[in-house]
Amino acid sequence: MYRTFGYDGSPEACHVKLTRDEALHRIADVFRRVGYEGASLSELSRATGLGRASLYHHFPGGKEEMAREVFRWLGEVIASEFVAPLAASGRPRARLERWVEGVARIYAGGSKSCLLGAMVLGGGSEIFARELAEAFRAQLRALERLLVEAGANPAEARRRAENALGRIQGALVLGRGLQLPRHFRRVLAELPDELLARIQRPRE
Amino acid sequence: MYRTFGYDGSPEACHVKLTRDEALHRIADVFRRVGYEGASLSELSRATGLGRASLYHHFPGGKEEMAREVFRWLGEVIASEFVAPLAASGRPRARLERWVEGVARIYAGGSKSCLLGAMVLGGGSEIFARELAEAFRAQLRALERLLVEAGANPAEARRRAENALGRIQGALVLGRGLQLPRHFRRVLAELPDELLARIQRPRE
DNA sequence: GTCTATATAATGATAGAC
DNA sequence: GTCTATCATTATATAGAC
Repeated sequence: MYRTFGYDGSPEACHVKLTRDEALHRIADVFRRVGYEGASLSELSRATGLGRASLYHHFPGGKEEMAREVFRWLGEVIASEFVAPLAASGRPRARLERWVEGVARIYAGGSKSCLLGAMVLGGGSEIFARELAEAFRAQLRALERLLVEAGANPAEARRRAENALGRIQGALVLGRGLQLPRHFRRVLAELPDELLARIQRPRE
Repeated sequence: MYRTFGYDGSPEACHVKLTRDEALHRIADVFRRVGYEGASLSELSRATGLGRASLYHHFPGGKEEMAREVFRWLGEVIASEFVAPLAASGRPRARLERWVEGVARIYAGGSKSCLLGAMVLGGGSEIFARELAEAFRAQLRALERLLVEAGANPAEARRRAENALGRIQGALVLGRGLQLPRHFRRVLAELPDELLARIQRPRE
């Protein structure tokens, strides 16, 4: 996978290798910015540096296949960046704090909106209903397990896990709508306390 | 403003009057469903029953002008459906409950996503940054005032008001992503308690 | 105030040269 | 593996008849 720079005519710098993951990352970034419907092949071409025809070489199914590959890649990101810290060993609070750090890093402190949210509200929710639901559920399960481990009953754990994911999504929307990134940072900082309030085992 | 029905040839039923507000309501519905980028003139034409050329007659500025008019209309909806119940007379809790009922009605119990959220995440956040921020701020101000009246200090009122709007946005995204409308209903039902917890004046 | 017709551009997608 | 060239389709936008 190569990326062509039109502004550089020198033979050795004319092409730069681009791994599939890097390309997918750039494609995901476009979907995140403008939603599935709003993403045009021209924009995806510009973002990757690959011509439209080259994109079809790598993703014969066009935009829909690109989005599916993005969801596959996103599944790995969620597993390694969100689920793994929650499922790690250590005290629940410490794991939640590491999770929150990852969330802040992935969303660039609130300045990047969520790919899932953009797909939900940007026209992809009919086509990718299954993928979207599974991406949210993977995070829900990990949060639920941690909260049960911290002493919550299953129903309360589920309730709090849903609330936490909803708060993150809402903070990204509201923070971007108000153009106040600090809103997202505040919500995130308060999440561990909120999730563990009045359910921690006395012995911990 | 007339709407033409292609399936009815009888002269008297051929045209049905469509007020500007009804047309704007249908246009807003398209933006809400697919975002600003995702909304095409053809779809807006279908939704209103007006030909593309007729849409340009009423909105010479095209899609952008339609969106601006939608924001103007939305400002009135926010004022009458969200701000007015919060600013009415009566006990804070009763006003919050009427507000929550209005929110549930407007979003059809969670099955309709928020126009503001769709514009934020659907590609319109650069063009309509000012309109989006003001729409959120109008609701924030009304919530803040009620909470101060209920005994909260200004900083805490602001914090809780932001949280409430964020929770609504997040619940709409998450509920739609998970395809679980009950999530939105639960969050909404818990909002009044959450907003007033530990700040109500003893004498009330 | 709506319609048909049209102009122009951008879209998704494919074929074939290199 | 990328490119240019091309296709049909759809998009935004306008002109003018009724």
